[in-house]
Amino acid sequence: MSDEKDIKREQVFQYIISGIAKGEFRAGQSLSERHLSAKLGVSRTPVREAFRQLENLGLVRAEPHKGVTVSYISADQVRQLYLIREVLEGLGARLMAEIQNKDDIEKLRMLMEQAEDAAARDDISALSRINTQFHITIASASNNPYLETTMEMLQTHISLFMSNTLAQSGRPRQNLKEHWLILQAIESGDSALAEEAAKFHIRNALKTMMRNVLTYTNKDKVVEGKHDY
Amino acid sequence: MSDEKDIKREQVFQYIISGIAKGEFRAGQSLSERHLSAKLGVSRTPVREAFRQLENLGLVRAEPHKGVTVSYISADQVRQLYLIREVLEGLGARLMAEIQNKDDIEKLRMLMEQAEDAAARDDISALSRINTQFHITIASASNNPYLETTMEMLQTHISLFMSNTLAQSGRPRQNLKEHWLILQAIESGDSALAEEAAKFHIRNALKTMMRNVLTYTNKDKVVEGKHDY
DNA sequence: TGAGTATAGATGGTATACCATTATATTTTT
DNA sequence: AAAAATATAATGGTATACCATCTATACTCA
Repeated sequence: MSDEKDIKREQVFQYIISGIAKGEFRAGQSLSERHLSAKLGVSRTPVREAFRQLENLGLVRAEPHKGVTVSYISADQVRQLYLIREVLEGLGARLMAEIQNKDDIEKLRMLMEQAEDAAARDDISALSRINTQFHITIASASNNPYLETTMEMLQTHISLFMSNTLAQSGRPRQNLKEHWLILQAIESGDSALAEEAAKFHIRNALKTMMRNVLTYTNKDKVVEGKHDY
Repeated sequence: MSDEKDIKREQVFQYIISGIAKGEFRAGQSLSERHLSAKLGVSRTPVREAFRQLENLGLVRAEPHKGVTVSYISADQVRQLYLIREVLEGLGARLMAEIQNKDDIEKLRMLMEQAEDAAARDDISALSRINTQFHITIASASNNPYLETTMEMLQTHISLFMSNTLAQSGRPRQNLKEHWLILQAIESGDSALAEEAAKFHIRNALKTMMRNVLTYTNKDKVVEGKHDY
C-alpha cells in the first residue's frame, strides 16, 4: 500500500486547503512561499508544487514574480458554479438510475435513514456530513470518473468559501424531502425523473445559498495587505 | 503587459502538451524529469511544476518515486467525457440563448459562413479549426468562466488523444447542419431548444467518434518500456 | 513640500546538490 | 542453470543556493 501521504507536497496542499476552509486564509490574501515553508518545516520546492495544484483548481491566483493570492469568490460566481452543478448532478442521478447498482442504491437509502435520524436529533453537523456523502455517492455511482472529479472540484470551490447551506433552520427538512425524491426516482429506474429531481434540488439549494450569500459577501472587509499567512 | 510566456514552467508545460498532441508522447509512456530538463535546457524544478499541472488535468499519472506516465484514454472514457460534454454544451447554448449578446451571436454566424466556405472547398483542416472555434465561442458567450474552463479541460482530454471526428467524409455536412440548428435556436431566443440542439449535436458527435475510436484504440500496441521521451 | 528617483530588502524563478527509493545488473549460492 | 542476494546505477523527492524582479522606503531635487 503506497500511501501518498508522506509526500510533502501533498501535506502542504492539504494544509492550505484546510486553512482556506477554516477561514485562516481569506480571499485576496497572498501566500508567501518562504514563510509557509518555514512554518511547515519544509523547503520551498513542495510548497511551490502545492501552489501549482491549487492554481489549477482555481483556488489561488498566481502572478509571475508576485506570488499567489487566495481567489475571491463572488455571489455571482457561486451562481455560475451552481448552474454547472445542476446539470452535472442531473447527469449523475440519471446515470445512477440507468445503471441500477443495488449496492449504491442501498447506500443511498442507508444515508437517508441516517439523515432522518440526525434531523430528529437536530444534529446539523451530522446532517451536513451526510448530505455531502449523499452527493458523493451519486457521483461515484455514476461510474464516470470525470464526472466525479469535476463535481468534486466544483464542491471544493463552493464549500471552501461558503458556510454550508444546511446550517440554517427550515432548509434541512426541505433538503431531506428533495433527497428522498431523487432516491425514489433512481430506485424506480426513471432516469429522466431522477435527472429532473436532482436538478430541481440543486436549483433550490442555490436559491437558499443566494439568500445567505450576501451575508458572507464582504469584499470590502477583505484585507488586501500582504502576507498574513 | 506581463506576458507569462517567459515562465519556463509554462514553456515545459506547452512542450509536453503538444508532444502528447503530436503523438510523440504516447499513452502509457513514462517521462523522465532529468531527460526532459536536459533536452529543454532547463532545470528539473520547472519540469516538476509542469508535471503537477499536467497531473491535475489528468493528462499524466504520478506515482511516488516512480515518476509520471502519460495517461491512457479508452473508448469508454471518451464516451464518459462526451456524456459530460453533452450536458455542458447544452448549458452553454441555453445560457447564450438567454443572454442574447448580439456580438457573440454575430460571431457564431460569421463562423458558420466561414465553415460553409471551407466545406465548399473541402478544406477539412479549416473546418476542424472553425468547428473548434464554434464551441469555444459558445462556451465563452455563456459568461461562465467555470463552464469555459471545464469544457476546455474536457476538450483537451478528447482532442489530445483522438484524431478529430470531422476528418472523415459524410460527417462534415451533418456537423454543419447541426451547428445551424443550434445557432437558429440561440438567435430565436428559444433557450430550451438551443440546449436540446446542442445536446443532440454532441450525442451525434459521440456516435461518429465511437465508430472510429476502435481503429485508434490500440492499447496492446502501447510500449510499456520506460523513458522513450 | 511633493514628485521623482535611487537603493535596500524581500520575494518569486531557477539551478544545483543531496538523499531516499526504485530499478537494474552482477554476483553468489544452491 | 536457476534463483536469491547484493551491489550499482538511475530516478524521483527534497533542500539549499543563486539570480531576477518587485516593493517599499529613503533620499534628492525642483
